[in-house]
Amino acid sequence: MNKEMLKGTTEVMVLKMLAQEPMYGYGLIKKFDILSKGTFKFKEGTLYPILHSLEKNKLIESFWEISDGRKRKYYKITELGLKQYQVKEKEWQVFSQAINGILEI
Amino acid sequence: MNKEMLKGTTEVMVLKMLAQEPMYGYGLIKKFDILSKGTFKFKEGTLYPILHSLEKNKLIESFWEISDGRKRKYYKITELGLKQYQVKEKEWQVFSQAINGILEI
DNA sequence: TACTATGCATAGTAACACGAGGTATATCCC
DNA sequence: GGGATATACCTCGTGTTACTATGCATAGTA
Repeated sequence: MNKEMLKGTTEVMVLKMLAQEPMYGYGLIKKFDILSKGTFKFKEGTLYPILHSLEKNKLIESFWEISDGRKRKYYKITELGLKQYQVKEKEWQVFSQAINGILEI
Repeated sequence: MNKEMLKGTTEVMVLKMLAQEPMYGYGLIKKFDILSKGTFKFKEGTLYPILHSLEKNKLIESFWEISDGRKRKYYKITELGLKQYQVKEKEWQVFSQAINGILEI
């Protein structure tokens, strides 16, 4: 996979996942792998900084929780995050349709 | 428009345009603007380096020509460029469908 | 003549994902 | 018990990419 294509789309996908249910970082990595059928292999060096950035911007919130006998840092989306998600999702639609418009002349 | 989403998709779009017909840089910028209905505003600082890079990698070839009383540097796609285009186009399809799969759960 | 659009080019900058490295704990098998 | 593996968190430095800003030149227009 051309990793450069990912740029700018990671945030919207993370927000989407957290809009479904609270999740922790490592779990997100595994889930992305499964949902994308291996197309995306999010690396920890990619995902964790994004989560910290989203939290800093109040789009998500974190809380520690013990589940399955393990300490995990869960993130949940905020109201602001939900709004931002809708904006970003629309951006993706406009963007991808514009590309398809050019590639399918 | 989130400029980051562009990353990795510019090359395939340039190759597609040049697969249609030989074009010169400035003309490509105008054509992208029209075809994408303003979604893409390719800047000269973006496009010219890409054209030079593609030429260096033998994916396109350049030739100077005078048309409309102006000296223009035209680029045409090579056989190698056509093959590369098909690879990149497939990559885009896989990529965008994977994103859509996640965003449309 | 001054301004705008056309047409080429590049040096420096910012944003982003990644590779590589670190720490710690739970589970499984020998 | 001990070692390997998977889980789970984190960060620093690097490379890639598109953009900003700038420069140069010419044709058309007011």
